[in-house]
Amino acid sequence: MSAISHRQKHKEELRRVILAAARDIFVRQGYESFSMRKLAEKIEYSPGSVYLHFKNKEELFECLVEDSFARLLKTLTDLRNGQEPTSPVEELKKGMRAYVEFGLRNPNDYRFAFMLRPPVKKREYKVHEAFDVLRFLVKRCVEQRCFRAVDVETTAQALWASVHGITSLLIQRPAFPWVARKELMAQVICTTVDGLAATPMANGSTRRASCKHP
Amino acid sequence: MSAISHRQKHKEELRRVILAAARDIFVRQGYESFSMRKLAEKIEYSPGSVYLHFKNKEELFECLVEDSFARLLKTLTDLRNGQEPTSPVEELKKGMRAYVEFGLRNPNDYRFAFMLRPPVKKREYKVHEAFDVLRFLVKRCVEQRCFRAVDVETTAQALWASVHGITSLLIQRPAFPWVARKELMAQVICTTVDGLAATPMANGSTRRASCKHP
DNA sequence: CGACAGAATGAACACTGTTTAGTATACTGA
DNA sequence: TCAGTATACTAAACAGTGTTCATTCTGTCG
Repeated sequence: MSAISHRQKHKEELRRVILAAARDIFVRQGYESFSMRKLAEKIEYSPGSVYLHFKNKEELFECLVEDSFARLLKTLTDLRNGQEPTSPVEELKKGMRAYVEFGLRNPNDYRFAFMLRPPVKKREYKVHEAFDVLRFLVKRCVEQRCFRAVDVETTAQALWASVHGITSLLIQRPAFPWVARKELMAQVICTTVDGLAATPMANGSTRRASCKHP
Repeated sequence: MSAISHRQKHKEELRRVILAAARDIFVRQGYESFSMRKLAEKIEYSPGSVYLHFKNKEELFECLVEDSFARLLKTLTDLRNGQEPTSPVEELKKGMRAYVEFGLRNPNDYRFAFMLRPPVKKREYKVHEAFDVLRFLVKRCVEQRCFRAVDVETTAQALWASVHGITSLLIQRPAFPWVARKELMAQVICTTVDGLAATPMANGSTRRASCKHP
């Protein structure tokens, strides 16, 4: 029995090697020039061997995407754990900023996970988990009366749309004459979030001041 | 000379036929299952013939994308021409709504033009023209003091991010448990736009009332 | 009509994802 | 230790892809 578990261990290890190699290829050379044969060559196996670990390219990709979401999720939860609590609104903004920065730091990951892959039926746990974080942050803002009584779900989805929009556009169209990223992020995040504030501020400057750290 | 012009006319016609067939294929069957050979078969020519009109698949796709943007642009300009003027803010919202609706009405178009195609160096006139419309709408809001003194370019880009975000997410992840599209669109558009208003309203209900037609 | 430019093709090349029959290897029980 | 078996692995094949090119076919002009 030790033998079979040893074998299984080797198999799991190889699976990890394949995933790592695949990620390396498509992060380094881009999604478009990835191929199962290149992958096989990289790990020094025959093309057919990959199919002993993954049903097909699609399934392999799904695993990679799931990993990407896990990374994003970790980024978000690490953020929430690793700092003293400030205001709910500030933490929401921080989360949104972390989201965009994650995408910009890992453009291939993000493009792959959010933009390229065609809709997949399989439920994607990690997507939901990542969204749960955002929902929680929004919910707290509403519960603590930092936001007016908006619908939590709708608002969370709308905020997701905003951060995804800026992230994907910046990644997809680097040639577009964007203004400075910092300003753009600030504008997107602060405008959307501040627009939800419970007590609209009297003048614009105060409002803008709340965005010192966009 | 009449002959050569007759030939040229035929050539142009054929080019249009190819583009139409290509669009039909990838709108009907989806981008993933498009192929030059299927295209050739559809127009009843040999695969090589397509290359007499387009350098390669890439160039053909660029033409299709350019067409898509032209359609979007037409949608936006038609909107602005075909109705009595209301307030600048309302027209901006209408433009944003039209943008999202265009994407949802033509998901394959939108996906193709905005999400799939990898960054291309060639300047994309139509993208810029479409964005010009949005910039104009924002500029007018600022100039007429409907908005506070935000930077026009930054704001226009931020608004683009929002509408693109909601459009692409709805298209890309139809399986996600979205709230009603109408509510979501309203939330995204109204929150972002109202957050830019020059005179923040005293209470939330008034604010929300301005979104009767999201 | 013949000459010629342009259009169109078929075959080929180098890829791709995937399957499978066959082989080598490692582990098992006796 | 050794035969038997289960597993890992590969080579080859299949069907499909984008693209090129020598060859043929065709419509136009002198």
